[in-house]
Amino acid sequence: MVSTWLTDREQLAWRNFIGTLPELTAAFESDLAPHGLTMGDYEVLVHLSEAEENRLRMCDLAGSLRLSPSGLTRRLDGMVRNGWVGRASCAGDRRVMWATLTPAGRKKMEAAAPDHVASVRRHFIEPLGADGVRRVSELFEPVREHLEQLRTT
Amino acid sequence: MVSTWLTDREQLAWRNFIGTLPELTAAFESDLAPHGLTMGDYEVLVHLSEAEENRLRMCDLAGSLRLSPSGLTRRLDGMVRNGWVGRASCAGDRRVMWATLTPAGRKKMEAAAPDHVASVRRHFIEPLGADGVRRVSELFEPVREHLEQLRTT
DNA sequence: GGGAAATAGTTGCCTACGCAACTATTTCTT
DNA sequence: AAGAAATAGTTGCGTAGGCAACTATTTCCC
Repeated sequence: MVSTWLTDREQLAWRNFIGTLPELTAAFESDLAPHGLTMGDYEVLVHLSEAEENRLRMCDLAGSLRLSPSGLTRRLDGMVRNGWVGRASCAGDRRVMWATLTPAGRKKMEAAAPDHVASVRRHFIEPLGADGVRRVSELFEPVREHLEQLRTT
Repeated sequence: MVSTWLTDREQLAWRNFIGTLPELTAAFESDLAPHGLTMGDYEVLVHLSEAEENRLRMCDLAGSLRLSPSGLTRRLDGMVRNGWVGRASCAGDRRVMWATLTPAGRKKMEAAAPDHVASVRRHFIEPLGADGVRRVSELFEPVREHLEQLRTT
């Protein structure tokens, strides 16, 4: 009957894992809030800032953020209103829209980044310890691989 | 400048970790969907089924599910409509409402549980391996402790 | 080269959930 | 015992994001 329920140890691992992320993200949200940014906004800024020419096609950005096309459209709406990103149509392919990082957006991100990194350190890296950090990568590799495989099947 | 950014190793751990949960929960949602349940519904059923007399005060249930009071009210609305849970006022304290597990709710849960457990096994426990399971518990203990401390401060 | 299929993006509609405001009740203070 | 403060729950309103439908464009295939 091994498949009918989980052992205590398995259950503990499972609950520890699913319980951690929501609280962790809540902590990050609240550390970013003073900058007027949500995690979602911040991720957009980071992706754009790392991209070639500071711009990405909507569909590529949506893919990296694991957001639906409509979800991204709407997330950008707000950021465009705030002047952090711009939209530009693409000469080569008139279906696509570039999401571009504006100077104001870059500034926003640069102002928030150190705080955010400190937040990741404080809430995640430090409690884990150096050993833990190494292990997390190892541990979730196979889980992600498995999920990746599912998604592309 | 150690505080300004993360090392590659740290970044990898971080990205692996935050990237895993959303996909994992998506997998669970889709495994529960054939039963007509969401993860949220399922969690309610599990908590009620484990509770004394199969019932819980709204506020206690909201606390365990880390849901706001209004969020819980609304989640239950749907489940009451489906006949899986009931509401009953409490004789001893007339402010409180009991959320109760109905026989239909218990049946639903019992039907879904084996599939859900199999899902957790397939997507999480097995890719991790026995060693990994042990380590996950150890690893996230300090992180959770730290967050717990934050929340109660 | 022209129609079929694929791709990019937006919009309408829906669900989920948080916050603030409100009511009802209980507990605490003196 | 009376008023103040705390607690439990619901409702109105706002935001986030998914799916389906739609338009516009490009690519594929014959």
